[in-house]
Amino acid sequence: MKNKGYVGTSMRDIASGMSIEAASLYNHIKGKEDILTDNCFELANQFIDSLNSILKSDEKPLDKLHTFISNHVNILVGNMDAAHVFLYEWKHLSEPHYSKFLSMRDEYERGLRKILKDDESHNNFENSSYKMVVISVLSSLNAIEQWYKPDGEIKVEELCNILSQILINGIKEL
Amino acid sequence: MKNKGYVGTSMRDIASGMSIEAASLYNHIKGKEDILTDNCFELANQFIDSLNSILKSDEKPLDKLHTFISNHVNILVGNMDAAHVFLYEWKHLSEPHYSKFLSMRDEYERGLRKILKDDESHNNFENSSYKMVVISVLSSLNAIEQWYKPDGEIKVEELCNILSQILINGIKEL
DNA sequence: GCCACATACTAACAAACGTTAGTATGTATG
DNA sequence: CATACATACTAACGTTTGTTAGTATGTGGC
Repeated sequence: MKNKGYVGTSMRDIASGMSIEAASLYNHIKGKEDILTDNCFELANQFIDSLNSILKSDEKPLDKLHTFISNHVNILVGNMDAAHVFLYEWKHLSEPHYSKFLSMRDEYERGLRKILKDDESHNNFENSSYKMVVISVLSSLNAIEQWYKPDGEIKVEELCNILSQILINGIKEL
Repeated sequence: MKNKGYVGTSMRDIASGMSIEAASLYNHIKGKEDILTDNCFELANQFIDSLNSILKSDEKPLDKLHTFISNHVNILVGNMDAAHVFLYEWKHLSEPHYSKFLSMRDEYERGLRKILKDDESHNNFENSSYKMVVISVLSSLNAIEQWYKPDGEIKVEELCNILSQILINGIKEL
């Protein structure tokens, strides 16, 4: 599913990966979209849970931002295959899942926006800029899925630290 | 093609969008993959051309970085539909296009890396960090395709300025 | 006026798709 | 031992897929 996408991955492909026949899948799921739906909301719930625990914590705003980045990275790295489907295949969800997914994504983005606004150590962007900041940060984090190898040299903590630095302090020397 | 993806968009869909029959498409192209290939390399060439003109210019390093960001944004915004296919559907290219595309992407990333390294006004990252910086910058820029409305309030210059600020100076107040 | 060419059409093809029906098999519960 | 259940199988279904063959139509060059 990660390589050929949701539409390009047939039930026979999926079944073959499990060494069974396609028809046998229907003893476990109602249809193909169940797989997509389960995958997408499994991760969406993890992200929303992370957000809520940060919002209700009593960390300082800047620390909340660091925790947000760290949690986000860890969820991605801990679910590399599912992450790809979550990030790029959710568009194939049908209603009501599609709308539900979008509203959860909105909630997550609003959460990050609130965390950013509460932190007074950074520039006060204009309202329209906050949208770009939020999306830029999330895009950079989500890009991890495209290149990170969990078995490679770079450890997850390292990943969080460097990404925090890039995103918060920018590229420029302090 | 933007909404349903390369695999999910049938030749009949494409033909219908042009108010002709699917079979008529074959008077213009050899097969479905031609459409994908043309789309992907049309944009890839624009990006590489932009890169080369920056590399051979005599701008100062930091100015080159600004030009890079500006060019990248303008290519994306000037080809919003094609950009989506370029960014997310190239994985369905078959050989030798697939390898060619990947090598052009590598070239582009190496170019940005060189521009970054030549600029001494920023932190000297470790080698492994440069990869993250390059990908983070490109991911943030490419995210434009997901939310930017060319007819909306935000003008392209504004977009370039804010993204430059976010990416170069970071979120933190100077 | 005629010929070549570009480009549209209808009809059909084999292959692959998601899914269903009907059936066999092993395992756990009474 | 018998019954129920979970889960696997084979076979087949109606659709949709990309593509080809054969044909009609209009346009520009001789």
